[in-house]
Amino acid sequence: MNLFNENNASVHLIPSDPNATFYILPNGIGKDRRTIFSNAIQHFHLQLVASPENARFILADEQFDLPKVFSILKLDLSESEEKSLPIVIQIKWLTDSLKEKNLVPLTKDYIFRTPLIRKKTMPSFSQEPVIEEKKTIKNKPKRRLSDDQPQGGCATQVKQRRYSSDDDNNDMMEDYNDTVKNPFKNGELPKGNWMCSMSSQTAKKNTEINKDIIDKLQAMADLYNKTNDKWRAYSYQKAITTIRRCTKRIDSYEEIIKLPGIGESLAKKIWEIIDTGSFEKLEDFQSSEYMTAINLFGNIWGCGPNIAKHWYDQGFRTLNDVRTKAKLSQNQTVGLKYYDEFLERIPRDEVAEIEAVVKEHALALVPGLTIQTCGSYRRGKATCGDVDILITHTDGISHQGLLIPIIDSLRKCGFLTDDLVLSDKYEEDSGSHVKYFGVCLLPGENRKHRRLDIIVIPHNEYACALLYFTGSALFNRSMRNLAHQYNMYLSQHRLNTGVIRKNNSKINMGTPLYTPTEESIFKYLNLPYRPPEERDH
DNA sequence: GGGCAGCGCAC
DNA sequence: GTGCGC
DNA sequence: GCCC
Repeated sequence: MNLFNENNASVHLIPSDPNATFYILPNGIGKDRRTIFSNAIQHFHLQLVASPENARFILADEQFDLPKVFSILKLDLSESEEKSLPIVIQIKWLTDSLKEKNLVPLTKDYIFRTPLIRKKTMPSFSQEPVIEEKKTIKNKPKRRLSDDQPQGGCATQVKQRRYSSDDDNNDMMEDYNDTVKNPFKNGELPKGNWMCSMSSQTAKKNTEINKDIIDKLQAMADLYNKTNDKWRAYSYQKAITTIRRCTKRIDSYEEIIKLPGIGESLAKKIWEIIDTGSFEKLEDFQSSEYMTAINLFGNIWGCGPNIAKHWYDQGFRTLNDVRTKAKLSQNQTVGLKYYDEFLERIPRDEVAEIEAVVKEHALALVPGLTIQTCGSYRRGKATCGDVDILITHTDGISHQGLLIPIIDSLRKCGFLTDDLVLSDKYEEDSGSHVKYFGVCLLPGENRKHRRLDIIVIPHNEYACALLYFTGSALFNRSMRNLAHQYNMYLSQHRLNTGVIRKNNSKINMGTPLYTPTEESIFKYLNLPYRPPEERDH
């Protein structure tokens, strides 16, 4: 169907019409303006696409004329068929709509004049760098994921499930696979051990089989995390998730060393645990006065490896030393005050109670808010470390200025007992993203103080925020890393495509992709969708 | 030998 | 700028 | 710590 007919005085766009795909021609438009326009597109519920290839509409700066735009797009006017050509619109249409706070009619005035040349073939984008990458990578010999799996009995195998077309009930979704220039074939990911492509469910069932190994490695990872050795801890953590996926008891060095993410050093340590039943390095750590103190101090919220070491160097060894002698920040004071309570896990039911309180107060202020508890609660865990509550509003506006009133309301009734972080500043890079970290206490007897995070976000960031705050942390890191491989950029705010990095800094931040749902993000990354329960790595 | 994310806040 | 937690 |  043709949305646009030249004889029409104006085009009335149906905001959610899947054909209403827009591409913003970046030329001549600065980064900040581009971000504003991208957000506007999403605010008006139009579909932003990452490349001009499938866009019905191209939004371009008024400084250009049509031939110039087509030349930038490497489109040959004279050889293109009329119906395959995108309609080029002045960016003014969008700014006017923003002024009116509503989509203004797409009159002829906004449309770049169509030259009176006959058009024939489909546009060619062969000059696009992203596609070049596609070719390059396609020609590289690649190992399938399954080749990375051990030959032995460790069932780390991942069947790369492919989206079947019936996954896509929503028309809006259909273009996702096309709009993103994914350089990899269906069901194939870059080489590596992509945790985010796997379900954590198999691991859940096998916790007993290699429990001794996992527990000892976890203890080491926890200790390394409290030193300045976070990367070593990272490796331990990844090794643990790999071993969790093993469906059989590991009993040979050969099968250990084959496991992805486990090298010689870790393999030796794992073998030591299997062979001797003990782990000397861990025992050394656990009997070390230094590590004992570091571990003790590091459990104070707001005290990390460096502060802990500093306190140790000052001769402190116990919490009482810290309480009486150390110079404590505000956060550390609160952290120390609730030292034992913060170390306890929160039963699911209680998280639900806390959520209910926050919901009640927030909805009393603004009805219709979307309120979702994330974190391990959303992943279905029986107990949680803290409570992460994400708040937004589908209208894209009502979330603004919401955090402070919510906090005030919760404070007034005594639900919030202490504050850790409260930021209600407008953040340049993140829209009006605001967050509260604090401590809450449910009414009644025998209640415990719990860590509560409340995050208020604009609706166009909802899916990315949902994904981010649902975790797990390891899952997020894996997914970010995968995005990186695709020259994309995934954050709690957005998924950008066409990111250009040089020497590990971003030369070009790329363009935000339209991410209405978590599913859309998985699709962009060529990943099978994983519901929250399967992200519990 | 470098990357493993990068942010805003407290200090 | 450093340290910290997300 | 592992991977490239």
